[in-house]
Amino acid sequence: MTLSAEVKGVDLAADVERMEEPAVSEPEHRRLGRAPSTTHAEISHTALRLFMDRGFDQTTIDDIAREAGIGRRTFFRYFASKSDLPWGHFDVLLDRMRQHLASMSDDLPLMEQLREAIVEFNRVPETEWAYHRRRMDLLLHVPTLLAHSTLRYASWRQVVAEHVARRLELPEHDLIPQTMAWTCLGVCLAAYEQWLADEESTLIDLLDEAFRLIDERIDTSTVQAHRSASM
Amino acid sequence: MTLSAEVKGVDLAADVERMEEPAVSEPEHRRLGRAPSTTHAEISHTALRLFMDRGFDQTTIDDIAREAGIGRRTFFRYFASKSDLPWGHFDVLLDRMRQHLASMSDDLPLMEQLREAIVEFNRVPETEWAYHRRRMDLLLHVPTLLAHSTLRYASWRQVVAEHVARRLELPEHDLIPQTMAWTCLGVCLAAYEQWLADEESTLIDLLDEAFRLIDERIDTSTVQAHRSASM
DNA sequence: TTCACTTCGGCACTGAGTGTCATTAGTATC
DNA sequence: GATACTAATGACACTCAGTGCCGAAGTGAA
Repeated sequence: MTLSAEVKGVDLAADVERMEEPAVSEPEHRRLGRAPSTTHAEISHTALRLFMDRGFDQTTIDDIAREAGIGRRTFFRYFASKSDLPWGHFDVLLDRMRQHLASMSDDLPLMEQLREAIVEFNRVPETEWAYHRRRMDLLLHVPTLLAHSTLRYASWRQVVAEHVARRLELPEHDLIPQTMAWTCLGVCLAAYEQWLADEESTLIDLLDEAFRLIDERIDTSTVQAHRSASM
Repeated sequence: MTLSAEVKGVDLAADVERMEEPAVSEPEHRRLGRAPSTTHAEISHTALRLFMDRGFDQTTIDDIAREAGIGRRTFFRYFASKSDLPWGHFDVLLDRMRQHLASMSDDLPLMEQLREAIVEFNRVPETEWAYHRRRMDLLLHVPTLLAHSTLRYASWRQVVAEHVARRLELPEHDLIPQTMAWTCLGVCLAAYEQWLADEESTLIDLLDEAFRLIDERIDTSTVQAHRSASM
């Protein structure tokens, strides 16, 4: 580990702490074997700082590994690809959203369930708003990352489609749940863009607003007829 | 050029002819310089045959270049990346869709315009149905291609959003046109999946059906109120 | 200390994609 | 036909992402 990397490591300590998953408390000591020399979050932060400074394409894995004070080979044990770096604990959040949806009373209209769950999914501590904004800017505007994100969005849509299918008693692969999931994703991404375009805006508010607007435009009454025809 | 490549070249002649853009008639003779030794379509067909035989990831650019009887470097003058291979003349089709939408009477309801334009966009000569099916199967089920497709879909959505914005007299970046474009994309992709899952089905019919179904569920009446509020 | 175990990181490799440049194969002009 | 001009080609060398392999380095327990 180079001197500069050690300095940077200290530099980032506070940020890294904030990003550790708060839900799962780590076992205090690993039973066996050599202790990990870094963390998911530390590498991620180092990398994103470089991305923001000099651009995604101008940053190599070697740069990141050097800056993080780890070997190149070690990098790939923490992240499967360069494009995975900005995603944080997406899987954890997604699981949380799935549980949130499942735990909701079905007395609520479907679109209200979705709105609330999706807004919660996108909630971020106020201390990280600035960071989150720059992170999302990368994800939405760097072509490589934009392309890669498709695969993550597929899991996200799956969660939405599953819930819609259950609520409407339709098969998961049916057109309605699938399209509804695409629409929700579209609403989110359109709201993200509006948020990124206006420094003063708040993501949560924009999302809530967007879903309320769309809600008015989607009428679920014809689903009944469709369901009996398609099953 | 190897012997086997020459044989394959003859083999593919018929297919290549079919895939040449029918709209733009080639100038009979190039004015100046060395004549191209191959075509976009020939490389694409060679590559797709390999992808279908042994898989996308198992096929290297070297394989494709060798099989097409061209140099590796030449390949990259015809295609910017391996992922661009299955896309055919997407830009041309997209332009055609843009023109189609622009040429439509605005007496038609918006969703009918979109349905017709999008269905036409997806029309393919019956002789190519089998080929088209395998091509779409690659595009939708190979992760690398799926990710890459995001960038193409962005242009496609742009065309839809532009039209919706014009029709509803909303800014292009507004939530409604953006979400509408995402929804249309979602409907298409959901219909593609249904089509691929059922050998007997017809893409055009499924798309038409899907858009008619969604149409019933989207009510544009509230747009008026939104427009005056957001402009 | 030794063992079992886990992480680390160096090395060599594959494959995508790019910059450079000499070569080749056409067309136009003399 | 010889020459000049032009455009496509393909060889070479290079960068960078990502992978397989394997020995070395830590760490807790016996």
